[in-house]
Amino acid sequence: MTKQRPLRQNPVSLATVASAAGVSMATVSRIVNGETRRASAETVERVQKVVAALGYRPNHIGRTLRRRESRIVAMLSPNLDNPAMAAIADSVETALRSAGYVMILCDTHDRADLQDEYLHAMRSQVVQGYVVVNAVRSEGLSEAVSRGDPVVFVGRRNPDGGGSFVGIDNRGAGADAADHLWARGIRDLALIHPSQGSSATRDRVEGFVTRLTELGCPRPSIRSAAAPGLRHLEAGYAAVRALVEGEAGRQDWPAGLFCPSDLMAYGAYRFAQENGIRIPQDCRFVGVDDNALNAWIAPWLTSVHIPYVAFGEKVVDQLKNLWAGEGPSEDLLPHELIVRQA
Amino acid sequence: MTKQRPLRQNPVSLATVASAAGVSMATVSRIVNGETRRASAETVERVQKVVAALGYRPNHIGRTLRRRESRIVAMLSPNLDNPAMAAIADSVETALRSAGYVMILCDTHDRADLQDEYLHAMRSQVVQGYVVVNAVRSEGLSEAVSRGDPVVFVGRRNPDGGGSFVGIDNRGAGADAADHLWARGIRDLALIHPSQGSSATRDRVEGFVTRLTELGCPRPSIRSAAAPGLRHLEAGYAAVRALVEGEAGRQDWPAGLFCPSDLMAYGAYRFAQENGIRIPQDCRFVGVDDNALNAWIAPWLTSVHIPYVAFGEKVVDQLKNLWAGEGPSEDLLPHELIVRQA
DNA sequence: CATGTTTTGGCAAACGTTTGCCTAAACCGT
DNA sequence: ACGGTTTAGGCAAACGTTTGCCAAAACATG
Repeated sequence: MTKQRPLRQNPVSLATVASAAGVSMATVSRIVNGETRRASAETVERVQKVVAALGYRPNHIGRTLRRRESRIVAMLSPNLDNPAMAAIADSVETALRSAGYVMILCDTHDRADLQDEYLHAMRSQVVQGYVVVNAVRSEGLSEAVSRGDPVVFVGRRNPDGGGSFVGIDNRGAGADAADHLWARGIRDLALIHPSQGSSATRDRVEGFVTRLTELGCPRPSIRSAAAPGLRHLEAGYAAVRALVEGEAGRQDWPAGLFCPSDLMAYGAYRFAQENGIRIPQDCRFVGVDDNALNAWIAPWLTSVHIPYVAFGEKVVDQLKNLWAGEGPSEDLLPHELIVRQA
Repeated sequence: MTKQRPLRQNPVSLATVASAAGVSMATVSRIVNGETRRASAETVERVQKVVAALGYRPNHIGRTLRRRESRIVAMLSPNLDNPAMAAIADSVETALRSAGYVMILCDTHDRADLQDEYLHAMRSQVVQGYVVVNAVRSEGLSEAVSRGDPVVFVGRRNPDGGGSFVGIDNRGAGADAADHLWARGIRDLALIHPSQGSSATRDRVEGFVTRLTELGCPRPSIRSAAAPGLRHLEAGYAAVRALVEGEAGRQDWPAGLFCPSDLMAYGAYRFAQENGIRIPQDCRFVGVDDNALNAWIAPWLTSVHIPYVAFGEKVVDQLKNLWAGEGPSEDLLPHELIVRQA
C-alpha cells in the first residue's frame, strides 16, 4: 500500500494567535473558552479580532489530550441495514449533536469480538460514553461497565444485568398483540421467532404467549428459524414455511400470526403471497417496530409502534445522568399498537 | 447542567510500561509499533510480556497529536432514515473498518450550515478524510476541497465540479427505465420528481425524458412536488395526486409512471391504492434504488438496482488514491433494472 | 503613605505519543 | 590493535491545549 501523507493541518494554532495578538497562549486559551473576566475588555476584543481574522479553531485533539475528555460518544449498533437500527442511530445522532456531541458509529455486526474491538478502540479515542444497541455479552463490555464507564443500553438490556437502559416494555408489546387478535375473535394463532433471539425478541414472544394463556386462548403454534446475523426477513420466510409445510407443522395457515419484528412479518408475507394467502383477509399479521414504510406500502401489517424518534433524547438524558455521577436508571417508552387496514 | 466528570482513563501509559520493563519509553513505543529490529530479541520479548500483563493500549489521542494523523474518516450524510443512505453508511463503514479506519457519522439533514459545521468540527478532530453523500454547495466544502483535503463525493457530484466521485450513471438509469416501459408497449407515460431535486434526481429524470424522445414516444406528463428535507414519500404522494387530480392535471392515470426514487414510488403507490388503481396491472411503476424490502413487500415495483453494498469498497479505494497523492477520479458502478412482477 | 485586595496576564508543567539524533558497545576485516 | 560499521537503546523535543500558580500593576481602604 502507498504511504499515507498526513493531512494538511490547520496552520493556525494558539501560538500563532498569541503572537499575532501580542499576548500569551494562556490568555488566548482563556478568552477562546469564554473566560472573559481574566482579561481586560480591550484585550478580549483584540484577541477575538485576531481569532476571527486568522480563522483560528481550537484543535480538539490537543484539547482532549490535556483535558482528558472529548466531545465524542460512541454508538455500537448491530447491522445498520435494519431500518429499526437506522432509526435509532438517526435519533441518537440528532440528540447528541444538539447536546454538543458528535457520534462515532460502529457496526458490530452483532459479533462479540467486533463489539470488544470497538470498545477498546473507542476507549483509546477517549470517548465520553458508549451507547450500545442490542448489546451482546462480551468480556470488554463487562469490563467497561464494571470500570464505571458511562454506557447506556438500548433495546436490549445489559446481558450482565444492571446499567442504564432505554427501550420499551417488550412483554407488554407482545401482550398488546395478543389482546388485539383476541379482541378480533381470532383463536387459531401462530407465532414465529428467530431461533437465536435477543432478550427483546424473547420478551415479546413471552408476553404474547402469557397473555394468550391468561385469556384462555388455545396455545398458539410456534415456529422458529435461524437468523444468521439479523436477517429477520429470511428467517420470517423460513419460519412460516416450516409452520405450514413442515412435517411437524400444522399443514394449514393460522388465522392470526404474531411476528416479533416487522422484518419477520415481511418475510412471512412473501411466503403468503407466493401461496395465494391474502393478508389480512385470510391471516391477520401483527408485527413489532412499526416501520416507517408500513403506512405506505404495507398497510396490511398491524404493528406495535416503537417511538424510536424519542430514543435519542432519552439516551442523552441517561448519559448526562451518568456523567453527573448518578446511578443508572431505566427508561421505558410507551408503545402503541397501530392498525391500518381493518 | 451538571458538571461533567472526566472519564476514567486507562492508567497504564507508555511510561508505566517503560518503567515496569526497565527500558525507555522510546523503546516501548518502537516495539509496540512493530519496529522490532531496533531492540534485541530478549528486550522485545520482555516488553511484549509487560504490555500484555499490564493490558497496555496506545492512546490514540496522544498518537494523533504527535503524528498529525488519526485513523478516522468522517462521513457526512443527509438524513439517515432514508434506506438508501443507511445502505451507503453501512457499506462505507464496513469497508473502512476492514481497512483499519473508524467512521464518524454526521447527519447533515441536507443543510449547508450543518454540513459546514461538521466539516469544521471534523477538521478539529484531525480526521483523515471526508466522505460526503449527496453534498450540498457550501463554503466550508469548497474550502476543504481547494485546501486539498481528501474528500470523496458519493451519489451527488461536487457542486463546484471536480473531485472524486462514487455513484452510478443516473442518466443511464433513467434511460433504462424508459426502455423498459417502451419495450412493454406502454406509451402513455408520466413522471414525478421532487421539485428541489438533487443533481442525481435531475439526471435520472433527464435521462428518462431524453430516451423517450429518442424513441419517438409522446412526451410524458410531468409533475413535481416539494420535498421538504428528503421526504420523498410525501412528495411522491402529493405529486401523483396533482398529476391525476390537479386542475392542470391529466384527470386520469397514466399507464406507466417513472419515479426517480423508490420512496417516491411508495408515496405514489399509496395514493393509487386509495383510489383503487391496481399496481402494476393498471399502471406500471418504475423506481430507482431497488430498496432491499422491494423483493419482500413491494414486488409490484420495478426498480433500477443500485449496488450500494459495493460503494464502500470504491469509496475506500478513492480515499487511498487521494492519500497517495494521486488526482481525483470517478467510479461509476453498474446499475440494473430489476423486474419482479411481470 | 501603608496595607490589603482585585485585576490582568504570563510561566511552565502537564496530557501520551513518536522520532531525529546521539552514544556506547559490539562486531568485523585487516 | 585499529578504524569502520552495525546494533541496541536512551534523550528530549515536539504535537496543541489547559490550568495551577505566581507576580506586577492597579485600585481601594485606613
